[in-house]
Amino acid sequence: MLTQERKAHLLALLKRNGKIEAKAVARELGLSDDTIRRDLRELAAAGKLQRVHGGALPKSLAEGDITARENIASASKQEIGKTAAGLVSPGQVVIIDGGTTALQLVKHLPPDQENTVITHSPTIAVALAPFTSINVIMLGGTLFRHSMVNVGAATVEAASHIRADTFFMGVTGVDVKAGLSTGDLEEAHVKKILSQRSAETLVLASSEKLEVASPYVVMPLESASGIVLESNTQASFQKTMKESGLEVFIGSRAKRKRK
Amino acid sequence: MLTQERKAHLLALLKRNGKIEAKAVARELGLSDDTIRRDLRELAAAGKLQRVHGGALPKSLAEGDITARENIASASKQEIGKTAAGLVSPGQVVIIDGGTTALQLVKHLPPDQENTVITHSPTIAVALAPFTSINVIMLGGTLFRHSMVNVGAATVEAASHIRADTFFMGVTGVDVKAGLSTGDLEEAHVKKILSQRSAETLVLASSEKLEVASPYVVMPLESASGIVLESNTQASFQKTMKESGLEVFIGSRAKRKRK
DNA sequence: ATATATCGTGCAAAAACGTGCAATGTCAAG
DNA sequence: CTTGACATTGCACGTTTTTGCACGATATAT
Repeated sequence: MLTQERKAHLLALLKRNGKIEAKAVARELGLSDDTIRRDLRELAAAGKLQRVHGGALPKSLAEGDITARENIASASKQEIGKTAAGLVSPGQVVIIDGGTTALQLVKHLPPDQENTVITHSPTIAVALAPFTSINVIMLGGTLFRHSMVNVGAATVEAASHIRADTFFMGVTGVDVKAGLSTGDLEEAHVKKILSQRSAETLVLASSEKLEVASPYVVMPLESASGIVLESNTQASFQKTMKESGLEVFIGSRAKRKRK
Repeated sequence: MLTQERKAHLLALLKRNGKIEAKAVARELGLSDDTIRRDLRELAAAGKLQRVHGGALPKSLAEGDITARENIASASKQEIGKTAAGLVSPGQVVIIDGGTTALQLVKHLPPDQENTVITHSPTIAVALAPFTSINVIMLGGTLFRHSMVNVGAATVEAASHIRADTFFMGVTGVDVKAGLSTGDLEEAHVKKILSQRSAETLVLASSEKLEVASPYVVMPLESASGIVLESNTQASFQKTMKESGLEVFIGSRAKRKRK
């Protein structure tokens, strides 16, 4: 077996199993542990994988998964949150969805601006606590842990009593054909209702949500008024959004031209 | 299994379940407790999690806030919370009030006990998130920041749809003549209603609340079923409570004799 | 106050590591 | 065909890491 061939085999194995155990591979290939360890050392030096005691792991995962991914994810979510926060005018009544992106929106709100915020997420409500000039109204219901939002009949009932200027909606899928979608049926219903209770609906969509469809459809794309995107979003996708009648907001200088 | 792989597994587990029980994981992976505890210690040193007796908890997140507050929380509130948590039987439907003492109750609930918890406090709801075997129902309303609870007509409306076994009520004043009282009128109303929706009402009262009257009366003392007190509460006060028909619970060995 | 669980530390065995070296194989210049 | 430079591989050796156990110390539960 050729050296290069063996290295390719190792990388393939790593991709498939998510890890490599040096000893096991050595036995499987009928080679000494030393040879495999040498290979792993070289692949690590070439930056193809991460060397660990006993074998190897993917370079970006494991450690990267926790630290890097979280930071990267939150970097883009922070940008979107900041942009969206800039779209909240003083005095407006806004509905804020649950989820990590919406949480970033809250953290970037101007500290002393007076607003009324309606939310069905206890996490968002807690995050709003320090903003003493904001009047917070919570919609009750059954807590859906995955997204930390209240759902169910009680939430729908409570929503029927309110009316807002803007709904900042988080979704897990934004696709021209499939529309706006999410991973839970109850959640999809609630999002739909909240959208109907608002004069306009703005979608918060980080890159990984774009051109993806989740199991449950909230509503067609055209039912939204606008969409907040990352600055590095492909121009073609932005164009598609505009063709669907959505206003596109990118970057903190995004200004509302409405009304 | 690789060491690093195992550490990644632990972090993933923590993220998913909100906690790690060292012994359980060790058994699950077929390793000694020592190994897991060593991993947890190292991850804690790296700032990836917070080490606690028996396992680990997330470091930052919303959970971190609660953890930090728990550490600050006075010993007396912890004691009362612990005692009260012991009064929650498996399968029961309980209402938990807002406030720091009630938060301690949540932190001391048995991790795997099945219950339904109703609350009008977003803080309590967030704290309940890691307890995956607990069904959480939130009552909406207007957020009253000082106590971090929802109040108002919407809360009352939502309360009319529920019924519970036990209501754990926090107050700021417990006095024989003045009854149970608190600092906000809306809050007093909501507490009264929640008490009416429960088969029994247990009052959580740290020492500084005793023989004190706050501006707004919730209900007379006799309307409560029992009261949870600190272990160093004066015997005379305990006697007074019993004479008012309240069951007195003190210390973690407090057992429910009811029914 | 007593009993049980969990903790941290020290220690020893086992596993994995890196390094140096010899054996083997390849290839091209002589 | 021979020879020497170079690469690859397995082995030996001493070092480092990991792991489980024993022990006394704490923390938690009854």
